[in-house]
Amino acid sequence: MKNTSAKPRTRIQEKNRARVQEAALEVFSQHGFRGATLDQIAEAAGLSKPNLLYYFASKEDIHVTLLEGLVDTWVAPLRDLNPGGEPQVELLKYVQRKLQMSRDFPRESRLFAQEIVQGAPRIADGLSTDLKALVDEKAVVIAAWADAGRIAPVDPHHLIFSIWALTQHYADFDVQVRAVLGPARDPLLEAEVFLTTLFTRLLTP
Amino acid sequence: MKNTSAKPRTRIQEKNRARVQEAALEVFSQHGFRGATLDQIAEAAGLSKPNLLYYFASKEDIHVTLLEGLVDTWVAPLRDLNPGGEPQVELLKYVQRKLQMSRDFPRESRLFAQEIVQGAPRIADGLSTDLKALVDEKAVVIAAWADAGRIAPVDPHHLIFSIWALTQHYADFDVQVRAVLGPARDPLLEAEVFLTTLFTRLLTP
DNA sequence: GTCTATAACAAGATAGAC
DNA sequence: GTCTATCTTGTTATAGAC
Repeated sequence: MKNTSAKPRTRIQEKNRARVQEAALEVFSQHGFRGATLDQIAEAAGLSKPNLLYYFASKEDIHVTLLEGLVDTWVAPLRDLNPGGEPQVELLKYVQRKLQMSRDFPRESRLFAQEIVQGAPRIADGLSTDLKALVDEKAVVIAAWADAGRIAPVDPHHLIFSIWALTQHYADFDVQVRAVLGPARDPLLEAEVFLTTLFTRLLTP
Repeated sequence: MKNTSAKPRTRIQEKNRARVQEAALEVFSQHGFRGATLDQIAEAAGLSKPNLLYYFASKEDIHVTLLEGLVDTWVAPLRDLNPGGEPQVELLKYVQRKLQMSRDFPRESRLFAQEIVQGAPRIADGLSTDLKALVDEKAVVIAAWADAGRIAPVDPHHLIFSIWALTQHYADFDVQVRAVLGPARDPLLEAEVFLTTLFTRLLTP
């Protein structure tokens, strides 16, 4: 019997499923869902195509599994925003962690970006429930900081959007950034300096 | 004989080619190049599939024509940045125009976004030549403004990236922004206020 | 569990009548 | 210029041997 996403598995099965997901991440992030082929994924995973479909029911199944497994990792930095911490430190730490993810996990970023740009057909529900709940919760914290005069007044939701936009840009639009900067410059390193300046000036009361 | 991109055409041909491009923009921006099908484009254009291929040599041809036709429009706001103007006014005007494009041309923005995210296979050359030249030129202007103390010191290239990232985010990630804000709020309207605040605080010496 | 072979289908493109 | 019908290829998925 084929494994579906909620069934128990052996260690070997988990290992092979992990190999497939690693390969699929590479291919999906580069070509999108439709642009990717099972041949490419199988090749990258070092498996035959039918063997690949022994571990996942379908191409769609691989894609959904990837997306679901990533969501938690992706929002972890925001979840860790500490209401009891020093506001500017907490927010700048959030920016740094998010930028670090653009550096360490650009493929994951691009996978998400393409899903969202295309209307999030597979994760739209999670956006308006789980993600909205988390952002709303943290927005309350940020609003309280602003009301207390500990940071400059700012719309909390759009502040969070701006952190997403600015940090993910360096992963999602990496080709463009590098083309414009030229080969001698290090985009991610410079971004760290620039974004620290930007958010410091934005948030300092 | 089939028309290729550089041949003269009648008024009717131009009109039908325009209809195809409008339809293709709709479909490509939503599903990406590979995700889009000629059937969908033909349907949206109100033409039969072979008729569509009478006006364009191939699916690729439609896509390339779309992208090429858009590039100039897309960089026009940056090109119009006036070195002789008041620095903060010029830069805030640039932000507003770019945000306006996210409001008026979200499909164009998403088409570009997907092309870049996938590594810009069809426009990579233009990025490192034309676009780089334009950005470098404007970066000199911005650097001079900063050196003269007319705006706060800031890396010009990353300033421009931040304007792209922040404004295009509201078009490209529209689904996510709306899901998080909920139905009662107007993302683009709020963005105008937020981004004005952000760039004012960033640029004021 | 893994493979070769192949079924089944979708999609880009063309032929040829009108 | 536009259509119906069709060719051809690429791609997902399965059958069945080992």
